[in-house]
Amino acid sequence: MPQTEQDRSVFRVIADPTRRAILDRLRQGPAPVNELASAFSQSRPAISKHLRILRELNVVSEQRHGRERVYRLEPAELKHVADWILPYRDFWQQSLGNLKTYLENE
Amino acid sequence: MPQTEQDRSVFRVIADPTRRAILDRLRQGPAPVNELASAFSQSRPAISKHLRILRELNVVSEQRHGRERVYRLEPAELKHVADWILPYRDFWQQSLGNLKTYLENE
DNA sequence: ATAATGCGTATCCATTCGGTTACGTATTTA
DNA sequence: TAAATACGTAACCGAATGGATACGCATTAT
Repeated sequence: MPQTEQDRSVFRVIADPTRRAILDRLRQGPAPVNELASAFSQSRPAISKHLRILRELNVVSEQRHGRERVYRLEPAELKHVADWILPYRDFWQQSLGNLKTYLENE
Repeated sequence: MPQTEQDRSVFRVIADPTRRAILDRLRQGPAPVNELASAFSQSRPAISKHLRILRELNVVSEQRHGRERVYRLEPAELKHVADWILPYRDFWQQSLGNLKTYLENE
């Protein structure tokens, strides 16, 4: 029981490529654990640990269906990443010579 | 030179809050190391290590001015983050829409 | 010439991370 | 009822992370 829960932000969550791949997969629709795990060479408990981290940061949700647990994308928290990256967008757009076409709003 | 050469992606780089704060500061313009370090309670060598990581991933560049080293934002690599997060944008907009619909039907 | 400044590097350390295997528990199937 | 399935958790491990202190090396100031 690791109750030394640190300030694990959503930035920390998406730092791991396996977790990003899980999220990418869930973008196509909910999936049970075995289906998610079958896409990786890691063990299933390793995927369970990743799913726990994703769950604890509310990036995914879990719904029990019999003995399966179906995971679903909950991307609201990812908005913090988009909000953070947004101001930098102007920098590389400026280098391309674009006008500041602001389509994004809060 | 002990190179801890892993697949350190830009996602890994922005996982640390200190590094994100450094980048946020550099968005206002280039700055020497001491000015960057003065904003944090950490030691200056700690900031130097963060700057090295940012440098090695080409998120910042260094220019020597006498005995100062001026760091500048090079945000091109950050575009990978924006590209990754972009498809999720539709999802949280849809989620908010679903919530609104749900509330209206109650 | 000597001291002070600016900054990187080396080394060390505690903690966290991401993986494994072993095992427990609930649910479905035979 | 017994076995198989789906999944989480516990315990453990090596490696990476992020911090500190000590030190070295240019460059500037005195």
